[in-house]
This record gives sequence, C-alpha cells and structure tokens, in this order.
Amino acid sequence: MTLPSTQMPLRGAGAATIEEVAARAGVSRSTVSRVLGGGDRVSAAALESVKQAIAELDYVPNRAARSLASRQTLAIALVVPEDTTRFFGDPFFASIVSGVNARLASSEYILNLFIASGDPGDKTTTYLTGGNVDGALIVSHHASNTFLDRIHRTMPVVFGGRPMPAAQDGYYFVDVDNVEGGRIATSHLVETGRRRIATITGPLDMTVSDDRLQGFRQVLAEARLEPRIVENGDFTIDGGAAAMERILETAPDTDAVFVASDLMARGALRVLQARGVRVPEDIAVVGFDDSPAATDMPPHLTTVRQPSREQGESMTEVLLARLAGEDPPQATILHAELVIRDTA
Amino acid sequence: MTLPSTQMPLRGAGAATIEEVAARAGVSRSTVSRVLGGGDRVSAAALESVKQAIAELDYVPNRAARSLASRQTLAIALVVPEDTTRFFGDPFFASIVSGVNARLASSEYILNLFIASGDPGDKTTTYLTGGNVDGALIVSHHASNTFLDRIHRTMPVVFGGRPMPAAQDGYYFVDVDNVEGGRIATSHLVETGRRRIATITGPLDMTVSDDRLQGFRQVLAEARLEPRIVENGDFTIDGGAAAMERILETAPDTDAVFVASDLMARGALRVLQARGVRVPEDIAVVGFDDSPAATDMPPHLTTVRQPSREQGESMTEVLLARLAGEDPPQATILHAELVIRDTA
DNA sequence: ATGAAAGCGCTAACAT
DNA sequence: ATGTTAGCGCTTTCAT
Repeated sequence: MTLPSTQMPLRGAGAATIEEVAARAGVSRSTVSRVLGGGDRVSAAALESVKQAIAELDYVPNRAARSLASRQTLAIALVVPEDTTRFFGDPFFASIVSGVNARLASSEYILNLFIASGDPGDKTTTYLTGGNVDGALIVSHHASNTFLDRIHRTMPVVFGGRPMPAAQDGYYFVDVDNVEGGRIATSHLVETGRRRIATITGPLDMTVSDDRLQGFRQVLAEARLEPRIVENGDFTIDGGAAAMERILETAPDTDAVFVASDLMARGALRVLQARGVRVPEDIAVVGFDDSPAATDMPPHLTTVRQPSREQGESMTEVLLARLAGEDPPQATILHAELVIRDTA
Repeated sequence: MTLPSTQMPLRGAGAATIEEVAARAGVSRSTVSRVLGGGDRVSAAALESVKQAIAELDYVPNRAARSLASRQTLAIALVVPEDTTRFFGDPFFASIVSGVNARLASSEYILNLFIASGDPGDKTTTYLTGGNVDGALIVSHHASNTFLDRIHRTMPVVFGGRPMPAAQDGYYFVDVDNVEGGRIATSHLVETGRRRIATITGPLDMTVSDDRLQGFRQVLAEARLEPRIVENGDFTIDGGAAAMERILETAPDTDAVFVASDLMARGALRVLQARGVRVPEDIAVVGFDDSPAATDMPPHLTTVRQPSREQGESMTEVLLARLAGEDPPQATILHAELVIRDTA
C-alpha cells in the first residue's frame, strides 16, 4: 500500500531528522548523507527511495548539526561598519549588496548582512568569530574599526576598498582606482577652464577618501594650481551641504568643486541653489559614484562612475575562490570613468 | 608562575573549545558552561578562574554546537520578499530595519536579513526551515508569497501588516490602521473642497494597499462622491509616474489625488511638474508614509505619517515575547496621522 | 555501493 | 557547587 502523495509531510515533534529519512527509505544514515552531498557512490535504487523519503517527510537537514560535523557553514557575512541611516541612505551600499547577491545566487552560500558601527566585542564580532560564517566581506572600512582585525584573523576576509592599515600580506581586496577617479574629475574641471578649484572630501579615515584627494592634488599640482580649499565631508547629504557652506564663506571666489560623493554633491547643490549661485556657470560641480542620486532630480550630476555592483560581485568572487581553496589575486582594481551631465 | 597577560591568545589549530577552557581553569566542562550561561551555581573562585581562562584563550563558544545542543539559535530573521532595488529604494524598509535593530540591541538575539523575492524552495526558505533562526519577522507580504506559509508552520512568525490570507488563528501581526490612514487623507481632500478625487493604489495583492483604498472609498461614499479614477501603482517612483500619466490622460479634470506611498507621490509630482500642472492649485496630492522622500526635496509632501520604525520595534517585541514563551496579543494596531505640508 | 562507528563542541539532566 | 553522562543531527573515515 502506497501513501498518497498529497498527504501532509509526516513529522514528529520537530522537524524530520536524517535518521527518519533513512528508516523510511530503508537505508542507513550514511547513504542519506551521501545523497545530500550530491548522490555520489549511491545506487540508482537507493538514490530514488531516499529522494522520495526526503520529499515525503519534507526533510531539510539541520544546519547546526551539519556545520558542526563538516566544519563549514555555507554562509558568508557582509559587514558594513556604519549605522542604518548611512547604510540605507547611500545607494552605494545597495549596489554592493546587489552585486554580492547576484554572485552568490549561483553558489550554495547564503548571505548574512551585518550593519554595525559597533564597538569591539559586540554581538556582531562575537557572532562572526563564533564560527557562524565561513568568510566575510567588509566594506566601508574606517581606520578606527580595529575590531575587524579580529575577524580578519579568524577567517578569510575580502575588503571592498583597501583596508586602512595599508595593503599588507594576507589582505585581499577589490578596490576602485580612486586616485585615477579623483584625477579624472579634477582634470575635467581644469580642462574646462576652472582655476579656483575646491574639494569636499570623504571621511579621511577611509582610504577611498584619501585616494580621491590625492588624485585631486596631483592634477592641480601638474597644472601648477593651488587647491582653493579642502573641506572635509562625511559622505552624507548634510555633510556635503555644511562643507559647501564653509567653502562659500571662506573662499567665495571658488569656481569649481570636486565632491567625493554624489550624495554630498546633492547637499552642496542644495546650498548653491539656495544662495542663488548658478551651476555650472558660477561654480562647476563634479560628484563621485554615479549612483541613482546623480540623476534622481535635476540638475543631473556630472560625476565619476565607479562600478559598485561589479565591485560587490568581484569581492564575492574572490572570497568564494578563497573558500574553495584557490589562490585568487590579492588585489583587484576596478576603473572609474567620467560621466558628463549638467553640473560641470 | 603566572602567564603574562599581554601574550597572544593561545590556540591550537582552530579556535579554542570549551574543553580547553575547562582544562586551563582546572574545572569541568559543565562549570564552564554554567559560567557561559550566566554564572549561576558557580563558586566565586571557579567563576574567576574560568573567566580568566576565557580571556586568555580568547574563547568564543561555537554557535553551531551550542544551538545543536540547546535547540535554539539566538537569531531571528527579517524576511523581505522584494528585490534589492525595491528594498533599498523605499525608506520604509530602512525604518523597519532600524526599529528591529533597536529592539534587538537590548536582547541576546541577532538579526539575519533576507531580501528575497524568491521562489518557493529557494535558499532562503531552506535556510530558515533548516533551523537557523528561532523565529521570523515578515514584512511586505504579497498574496503570491505562499512559501511564507512554510516558514509560518516551522517557527514563530510575526507579520508586519496583516498577512494576505486574512488574520486567522495563529497569525501574529503588527499593522498600521491603513483604512483609517486612507480615510484621513481623503477626508482632508474632501474638506478642502476637492470633488474630482483620484487615487493611485499600491499593489493590490497586499493588504496595506487594499486597506488604504477602502478608506478612500469609504470617505468618498460618505461624501456622496464618486472616485474620479482608481489607478494601480507598485510602490515605486516610476510606477507612481506612470499611474499619474494615465490619470491625466483618462481624467484630465481630476483635482486631487490620494497616492498610497510617498515614493509614488514623488513620481506623480514629477509628471505633474513636467506638464506644468500646479500643485496644489490645480491638483492636490496627498502621499502616505511620511518617509524621508516626503521632505527630501520641494515641494514637501502633505502625507499620512505611519510609525514604521515603531512598527519594526513592535514586531520584534512581539516575536521576542513569543520566543520567551509569553503570550502577546495576536494583533497590534498602530495609528496613522495627517501631516499637512505643501501639496494639499 | 553501503553500513557501523566515531566524533564535531556544546548543553542539560542527573548524580553527588 | 561541581563533575559525569548522554545526547543534539549530521559528516566522515573505515570496513566490508
């Protein structure tokens, strides 16, 4: 007598175990485990009955047991040391996540996302070092984030952007050539006749910010120009606005600004418009990212496009390679390009 | 001879185990386990030496082993059945996540975020039913998301918004009174003299959308008015814009629109401005959410504020209560209120 | 190709 | 207050 296929999955108190599947299929645990592992070294008949038992019992292997025995979790972490506001406010992170997800889709790994500006010894770190994931992706790394070193010592890690303590042995990262990006933006400004050029940087405890500033300085030096003024921003709209206000106050004759992110450029633009300053006639503005913020509203930003989604994919690719025991390149560099629109 | 406290943590091949801690502290595994569990029923001396051993070995309990033995993971999932674009594009989700995180911070649970428009039987479902989390929070539930029922059967679940298959026994949820929200918005329009009122709805396979539409219809009926036109949107900017275009085409004499989300209202406004239609003079617009999108740029939206962050917190509160074996109310209703700004 | 047996690192009775 | 003894559900040698 066969059981009707429409019946409810049979289960005891909790979820079905491998033992129950084995019993129902008339084989041993080992055979079921082999089927789970890909069905190698299993006879066609056994394979068939095990598969059926699994379906009938609606069996899903217990992950804790599995990772305890196999010493791998099939999960990776994406760690973003920022608060939720910054994380959700900047489209950059959306692109990264989307890239990571895309690459992960064809793998057997799943993603655990950690948004934590957190202190060392916090729940995130404990969770990660507690063996919950096989590896980690870290973006938006600040110099002060020393707790990340603990993670780095515990498992394979791939950074998005160079980690702050310089690229040492053992550090894997996927970075955009931000020096080049800063150069491209600044060159455009110089070539279009601007001479009193200011810049709004990102947080200077991040390599991306520093690199973009370097590119800016290089091009200016080569053109025998002095930076009109360098103001610090924090990659937020309000930070950009505040920096722009300081520029207008300190150096009202500024005729161009290289802003190290689109979001900050939006803030700068808001101030400029409120003051009745014409863009690009009076002051030209070049952003950085080419995120949705660049074209969300008028004026559309002239900006430096960085391939963030690709960066997410690439980081994942490298981590997966390391997890597979391969030896991917430690440094991967992606290129930026200028996108000319309305503001410069 | 005491070991210098500055030394590197001692470890073998992998991370330290409870066994090593026990050996170093000169006690049994059980005692260490008790210390881990809160230090009850442990002598001061033992507690002290165990704590020291833990610090010296930089010991972190293996989570897989722990959850295998204790049958709990101390993790909960937040499931969002949307694609990354929608998830990051709508500030609503940022508020929810932020609320969940806030409530979780004071608990010992950690958050696993799942953004998956996913098919049934996908990795997310497998992960969840594989016993990786103790409970789940589900927001943005669509009628088609039947795979969520599997989750619901496997573990305690709390919905944000009513789940589509009506509020049955066993369904816990925290909802905003969206009917009331729709009423408030529409009443405002009626009271300010509008008579040819249209609406742009959310996806109609979601209860929130349906509820807001109900409120809209109720007030109109009470005022003995006919809806000028009802257009479907999808909670995105572009969807709102497209719907607005259809309204303008089909019913150009419309004098007000109740738009079921701020993001869609932004899209509608974009179309209106491009057409040279004055807001609110020619057409009044009321949004819904009072998310950052409402005040990001001019004109600032007249909208219905819903307490999304609070909703996230409340959902978490209910789930945590269920996990603690308590019996929280199945339905929690939050209230919406009108915020009058520039568009109506 | 398959089963038996050992063990992954921890918690949880149960003794004492 | 502390140690001993069983497992939790799975993978993985090792035989056969």
